[in-house]
Amino acid sequence: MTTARRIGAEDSATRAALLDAAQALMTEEGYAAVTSRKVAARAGLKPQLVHYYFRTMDDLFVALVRRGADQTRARQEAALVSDQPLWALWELTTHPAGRTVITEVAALANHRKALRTEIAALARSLRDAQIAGVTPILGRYGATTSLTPEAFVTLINAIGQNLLTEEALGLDTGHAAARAIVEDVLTRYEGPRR
Amino acid sequence: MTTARRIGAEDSATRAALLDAAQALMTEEGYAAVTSRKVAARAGLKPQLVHYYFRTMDDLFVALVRRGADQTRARQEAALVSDQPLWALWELTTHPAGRTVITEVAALANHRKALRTEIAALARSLRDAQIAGVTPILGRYGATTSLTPEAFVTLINAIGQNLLTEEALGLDTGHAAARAIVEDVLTRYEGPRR
DNA sequence: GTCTATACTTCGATAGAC
DNA sequence: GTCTATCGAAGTATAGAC
Repeated sequence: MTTARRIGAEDSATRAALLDAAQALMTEEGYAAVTSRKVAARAGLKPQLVHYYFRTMDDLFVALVRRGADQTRARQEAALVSDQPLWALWELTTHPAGRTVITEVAALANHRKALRTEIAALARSLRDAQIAGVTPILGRYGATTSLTPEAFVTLINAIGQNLLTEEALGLDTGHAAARAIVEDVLTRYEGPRR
Repeated sequence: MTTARRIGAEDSATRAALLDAAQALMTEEGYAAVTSRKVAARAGLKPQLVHYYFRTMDDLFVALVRRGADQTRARQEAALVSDQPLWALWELTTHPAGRTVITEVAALANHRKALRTEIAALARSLRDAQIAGVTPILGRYGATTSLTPEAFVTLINAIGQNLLTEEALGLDTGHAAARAIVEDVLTRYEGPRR
């Protein structure tokens, strides 16, 4: 066992700097570029410090994802109490702080067991929070359609997320038309975006 | 320059075996696992053969993506001439042969310039073919809705693709409700799935 | 908390024999 | 077309001094 190994404090500024560096690398070059050497170099530190704060690279990835989920949760809550919450949610999905990061993390989760569980739990918790937040809002407009809160939140996220992924690739065929459909629905609920 | 380097024939069975191995690795362990050594080992060959058939690893990835696009194109054409083409397209999106591969390729394209261009062109061509195929079909039902062929194809793909990605993660909250919405639209056009 | 030093593994890629 | 041999670079991770 490796219980004897020391590990750095969670509130360390150095640790935060390493996470910042890892996030930047992931955005710019993908998860495969997030190596102990490159993360350290980017933060202006020695590679061994990465292993001091994160015993393994998987630990670093988990910390990265957790921090990202915390930020997303905060933005989500702000959107839900805003003037036009449905519009705000749509804009949040189509303007996430870490667009590339989400794609990379999804790919990573496909084959790193330790991450899969963690990421799935966080994603589920964010989704649940969205549904809970949207339910009373849609309720205000009456249950005139078959668009339940679950369906609304799931579809908004799926569409927004995928449009972004495609646009990152340089593919935007049909996007304007697809956005128009979504925004038409939003307008029907909350009126035009103010 | 490296013009002197020999390169294997495109119709070689060994080359195909290497691509098969690369595809399997990508599905099971992600793009980072697609290394010359692992690909060769999986195919029961020596690592140097990878470099004989593909000068660089990027060349291998390009070949892999091209082959995948060819397969997708064939399935797409079959769907479009089937009994219920809209339903068939939806099922194709939600049952792609290479689900994980698409996620991995999207992540890869985020940061490998040589691949980005190639992948974007292929994706655009597949999307264009879908729109061209769907246009006369939707036309048959009259232009009663604002759901243009561009919007239809883009939304179907975005939703199907994203539901799959989430399900791979183990996240299916709201999926049944979202699917119901889509399949309701399909039923309105083509009746219930036969 | 950060450093030096270091062990061991795996990577992409090439040269040249058969 | 496939092999042996081999390069240098980069990967994770640990021990132990300061």
